[in-house]
Amino acid sequence: MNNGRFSISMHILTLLEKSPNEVLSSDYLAGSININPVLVRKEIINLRKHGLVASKEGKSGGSYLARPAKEILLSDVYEAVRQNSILGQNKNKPNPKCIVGKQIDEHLNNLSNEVEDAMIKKLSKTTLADFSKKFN
Amino acid sequence: MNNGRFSISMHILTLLEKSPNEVLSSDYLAGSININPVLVRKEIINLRKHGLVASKEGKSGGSYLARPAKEILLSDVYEAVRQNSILGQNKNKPNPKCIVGKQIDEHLNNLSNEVEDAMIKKLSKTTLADFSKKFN
DNA sequence: CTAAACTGTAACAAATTTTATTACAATAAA
DNA sequence: TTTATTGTAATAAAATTTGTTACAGTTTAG
Repeated sequence: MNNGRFSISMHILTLLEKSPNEVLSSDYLAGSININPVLVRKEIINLRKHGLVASKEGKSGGSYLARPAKEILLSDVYEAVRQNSILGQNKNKPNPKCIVGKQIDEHLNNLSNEVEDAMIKKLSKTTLADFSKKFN
Repeated sequence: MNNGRFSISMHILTLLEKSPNEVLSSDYLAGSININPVLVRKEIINLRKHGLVASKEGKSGGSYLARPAKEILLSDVYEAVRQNSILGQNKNKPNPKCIVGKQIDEHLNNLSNEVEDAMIKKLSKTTLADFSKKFN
C-alpha cells in the first residue's frame, strides 16, 4: 500500500510554493522530480480535485497553488493521496469458520484507523509553508 | 509501499495467543488466514528472528509465542515487518540541479521518521494480549 | 488568425513488487 | 521406519506501479 504518490505530491507543491506568481508546466515539474510528465499531470488532477492546486490550460499554461502555503497542512496532502489502510491488509478473505479469521479484518481496520489518526494529527502540525522553508 | 505482512503477522500471533500450550502448524495457520503455507512459514521465520515466536521442527511440530502476549507490543510487530519509509518515496533520483530536488529526499525522510515515531508510539500502547481479547 | 505550447486523457507497455506454487531435504515424533 | 512437519530454494503468476506514446482540446503569443 505504499507508493510514491505522497512524495511526488509534496515535491510538486514545494516547487509551486517556491515560485509564487508563476505557473509551472508539468514538463518543468517532471524535470525536477525526474518522472514522466504524464504522471505529474495525473497527480496534479488529484491535487486539484482536493483543492490544493489550480491549473491553466493552453499555451503558457501550468499549475499554481490554489491557496496560501500557510493554509495547506501536510495532512491535507496525505489525505489527498491516501488510498489504503496504513497498516496494509490481506487480499484474501480469512476463514469465516475460524473465530479469529471471522473478526480480524474488523479489528485490524479499527487499529489502522487509530494509528492513522495519530499520523494525521502529527502531519497536521506542519504546513506546506513550514516544509518549504527548510529548503535553501 | 504497503503489503499484507503486518496483517498476516497479527493474524498468526493472535491465533498463537488463542492456543497457549499448543504448537500450531503452518498449514493450520494458513487455513485461517487463507494464504499459502509457505508464506506463513516465511513470516514465522521473520517473527522468530525478532524474538516473537518460536518453532519446533519435525512431526507434530509447529509454532508458539516466544514470550507472554502481555509482553508483546503491537509496535514490536510493526517493527518486525517494517521495511520502507511509511510515507513512501520516489524511486528515481530527483534532479540535483534543482534546489528542491537536491534536498527533498532528506526532508521527506525526516518527516517520515517523525510520523512513524507517532505511529509507533500509538502502537506501543496496545499489547498482543489486549488485541486478542477483542475476539470472542 | 494561426502556429506553438500547454493541459487532459486514454490506451497500452514495462518494470517492480507481492503472492502463490512446487519440490524436496532435514528433522523429530508416533 | 513411516509420517507429519519445518526450512528453504526456485520459479511462476498476479497485481500494482510507473512509464510511454499519442492526440484532441485550449489558450496565448506572435
